[in-house]
Amino acid sequence: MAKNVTLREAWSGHADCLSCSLRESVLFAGLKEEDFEKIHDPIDQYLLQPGAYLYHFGEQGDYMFTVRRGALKLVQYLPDGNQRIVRLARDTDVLGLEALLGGTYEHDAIVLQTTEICRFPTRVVRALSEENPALHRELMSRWQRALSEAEAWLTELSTGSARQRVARLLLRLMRDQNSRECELFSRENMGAMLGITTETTSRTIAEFKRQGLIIERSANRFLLDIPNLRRIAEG
Amino acid sequence: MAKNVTLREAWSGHADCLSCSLRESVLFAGLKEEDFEKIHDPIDQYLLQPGAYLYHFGEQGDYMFTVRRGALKLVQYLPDGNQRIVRLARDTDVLGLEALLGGTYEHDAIVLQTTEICRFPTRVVRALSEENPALHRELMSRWQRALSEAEAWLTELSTGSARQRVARLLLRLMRDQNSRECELFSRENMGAMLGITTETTSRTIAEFKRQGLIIERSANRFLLDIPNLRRIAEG
DNA sequence: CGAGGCGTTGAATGGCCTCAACGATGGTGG
DNA sequence: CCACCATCGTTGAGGCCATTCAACGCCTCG
Repeated sequence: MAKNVTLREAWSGHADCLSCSLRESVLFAGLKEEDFEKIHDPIDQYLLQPGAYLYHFGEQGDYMFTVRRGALKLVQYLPDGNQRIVRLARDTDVLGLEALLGGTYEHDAIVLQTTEICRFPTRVVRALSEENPALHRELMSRWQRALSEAEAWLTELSTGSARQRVARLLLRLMRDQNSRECELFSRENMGAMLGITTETTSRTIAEFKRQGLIIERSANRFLLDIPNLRRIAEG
Repeated sequence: MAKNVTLREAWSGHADCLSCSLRESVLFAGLKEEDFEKIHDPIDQYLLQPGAYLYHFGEQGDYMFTVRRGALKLVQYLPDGNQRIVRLARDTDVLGLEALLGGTYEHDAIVLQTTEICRFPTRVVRALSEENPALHRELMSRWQRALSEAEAWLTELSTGSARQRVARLLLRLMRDQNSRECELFSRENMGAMLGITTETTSRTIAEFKRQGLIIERSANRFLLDIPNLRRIAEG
């Protein structure tokens, strides 16, 4: 487990935004060629392994990030040391929006699955957004998406029995993917998303397996029985 | 209980933003006199009683709102009919940010305590924000505040024992007020904020009363023993 | 080969939910 | 004016479900 890889070690090159393969779905989607010329700072790409920290809670937010591939968790901690995962960031998601206000990051951002990421200076976005309505709208849209997500976690993933929560999480993870298969996270991480213990998560998943609601295709990759899971989710 | 008061019936006059007593802390704080002249639409004020709906989930978001006084809950519903309160809106909070993106409201907004509110057309904000950096920044700050709040509800109010959650809610309600006293919401509403039942909420509050952690000054107004509540909250 | 991480399972406890009843309060209508 | 009803907070009893603590097998990695 690459626990302590620094960003410097994970550097994989400068990005060329103009020919970015995700150009259409990324924060800078609305920018024109002439806008990109205003960006004099380099935009770097990184390749990160599970366990790596993208940034820490309380750090000065000098950079923002776009996830090109992979998955990260955004974690907050309780005074008793317990952790709660408040959001996931996956393909094309933006990380570090809060940095635009000039403050610090609000979470630990930790890699869950091998992740490719672009890093750009916060001040670039701040400057461009003041004169570029398209970027301005895109930013608000990103904030709204994050807010909707957080609220969905409150209503769907923090309410009801463990069975219901796990089923809802599975359906939610599936929705983002295109395939009918779905790679799960560790039981501990799933528990931290659902506000339940690792053991209860494990028991519930194991029970779903026995009941044929999910079928393990390969290590921790599952095929889901969506209709029946949905029935459980709606309890 | 004024359950079915329409906004029309609750109308209490046009607002004069330039001489608004909350001018400094409101969404329009950064606007200059010449900016206000661009607002040709009337801005209306309303006085709403507990139980009134400010707007419904799924309605077209033509208006945004500023709370001048009072409290509202933002509610989402589960398929099984259970409700979950995902946020509170209190003095100087803005409601309906999501309307800026041109869609519908994401919650039911329901009055909890007698509320004074200003209503302004969404398109006014949309137009002004594209050319006004101060308003632009203010909007980002409002988005971030809503997001932080939602995440705090995930970590503080949806995790741990019922005792801890209730204690954390009390401390959080207190923080916003200036006084050492605090008016509570109904047990049912508190339960819907914490993801626990009405009975458990009632039992917990009653126990806090017996232990002297909270003292009932008048009907449902309490004086809090903050240090000891904090000890419980941190478990 | 041993160590450690992870998923799983068991047993026992306890905390929360469910269902139920009751008093207090406030509003309504006869 | 008062009987009546609905709502709300409270409390009790019982049962279930999640937690806690523990053990074990499997796997990877050093």
